[in-house]
Amino acid sequence: MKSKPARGRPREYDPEEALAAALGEFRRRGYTATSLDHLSEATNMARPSLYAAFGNKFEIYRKAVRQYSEQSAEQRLHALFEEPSLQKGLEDYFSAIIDAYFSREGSPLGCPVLSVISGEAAADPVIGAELAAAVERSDSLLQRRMAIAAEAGEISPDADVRGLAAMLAALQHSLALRARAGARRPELSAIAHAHVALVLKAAGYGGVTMHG
Amino acid sequence: MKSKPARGRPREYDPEEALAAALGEFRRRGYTATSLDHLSEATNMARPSLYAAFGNKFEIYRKAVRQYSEQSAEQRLHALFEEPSLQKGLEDYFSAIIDAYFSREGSPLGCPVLSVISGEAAADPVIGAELAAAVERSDSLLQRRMAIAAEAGEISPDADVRGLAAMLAALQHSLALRARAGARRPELSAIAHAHVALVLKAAGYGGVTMHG
DNA sequence: TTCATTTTGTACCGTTTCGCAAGAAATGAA
DNA sequence: TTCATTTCTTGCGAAACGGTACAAAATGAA
Repeated sequence: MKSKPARGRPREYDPEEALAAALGEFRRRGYTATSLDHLSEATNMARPSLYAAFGNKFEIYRKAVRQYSEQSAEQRLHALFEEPSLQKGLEDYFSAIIDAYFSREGSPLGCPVLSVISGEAAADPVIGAELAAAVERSDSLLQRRMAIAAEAGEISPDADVRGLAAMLAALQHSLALRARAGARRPELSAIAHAHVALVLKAAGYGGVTMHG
Repeated sequence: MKSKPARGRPREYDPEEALAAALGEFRRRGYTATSLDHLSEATNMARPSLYAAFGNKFEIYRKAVRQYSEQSAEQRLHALFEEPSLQKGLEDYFSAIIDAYFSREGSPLGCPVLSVISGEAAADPVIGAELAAAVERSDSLLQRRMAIAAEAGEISPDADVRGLAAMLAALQHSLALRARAGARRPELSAIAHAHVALVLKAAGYGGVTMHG
């Protein structure tokens, strides 16, 4: 159902590439400040083609984010739920996040959701719901991981699972913001490393094992 | 130098009120999505009056933020540096922040800096610098407070001061984002409370004193 | 009254915004 | 060749954008 030659004039763009290029514009400029002309230029598609292919501006944004999420979800989920060590799992999780925030050419683009639609979220209920859903997803993932760790005895059994998960989510939010504010990659890595270490310490991870 | 009647036609607006109203618009809509017409309506000032009084759009934003910062800085600094207990100081600090994020009418407006210009920060260097400066200010304050605590023996003397401060900053960033995503006030208060408690635990605050 | 000064209101500038209509171009099928 | 189909290109249109020119209105000073 993919390499069907179809009937009419063949399209000259690759939908996947186009959505990636569109997302790049949104990440650089923010949602409102990105115009259809910007998207048109970045994707090498005329505006009518954009509409025909993806819909209006918000639909373009949503489809671009969905593609990005699906592409980057795999490694994050792997780090969280298939890496046996909680510490390594969290380190890899945030490492993947930092990679994504710096994707391509080193210019820090930040999170395509948290950093891009945060400004519009309070005024536009649809955008607000999108932001809330993204926050909720991360919370849920991290809570599940910490609950598993508590049950498996990796952390103190009476640890505050929700509180710990919220702290890890806070790290994610902070990384997104700092990337947006121009922080360099090593700085973010150091922050993530220290943050995870302190959260694990507060969680009673691995007894007293801490090298610092 | 204030109640000078001046010479020409008396102005019909109060600059302080006008800036507060303008900031409200920016917080609701985000920076780019707020037009001069929105500001004009919210302030009851004609656009030319806005220009004459405050300058262009970005200048209006900056002056509004500056006024907000100056008004809310006092209580935060008091909580951080004049409250003897580190725990109570931090609780009050974040309590004040949550108050500010929900200021007026209960609609969660979020942080006028972090949540409003985050989208545009990567594209506009001036806005980017504004965001970076705001992040830097919080980092600096929290680092100073934790350094004092370490020196005074309130927390473990070999505690990772920078790491702990970064975790507290992350809480601030997370609160801003969650407010923007529609979280309710009690939820934010609970998150802040748990986060501070866990940070203090990781810092070795007060030996082993923890009620949970 | 008259004048200088300051603010206000109206009206406009050129540009950019999102969105779409309509026809040209390129293909497979008949 | 001819036709149906799909995509691309050109160009438009109504509205909104940031910003400003200019004159009317309101004051203190002379």
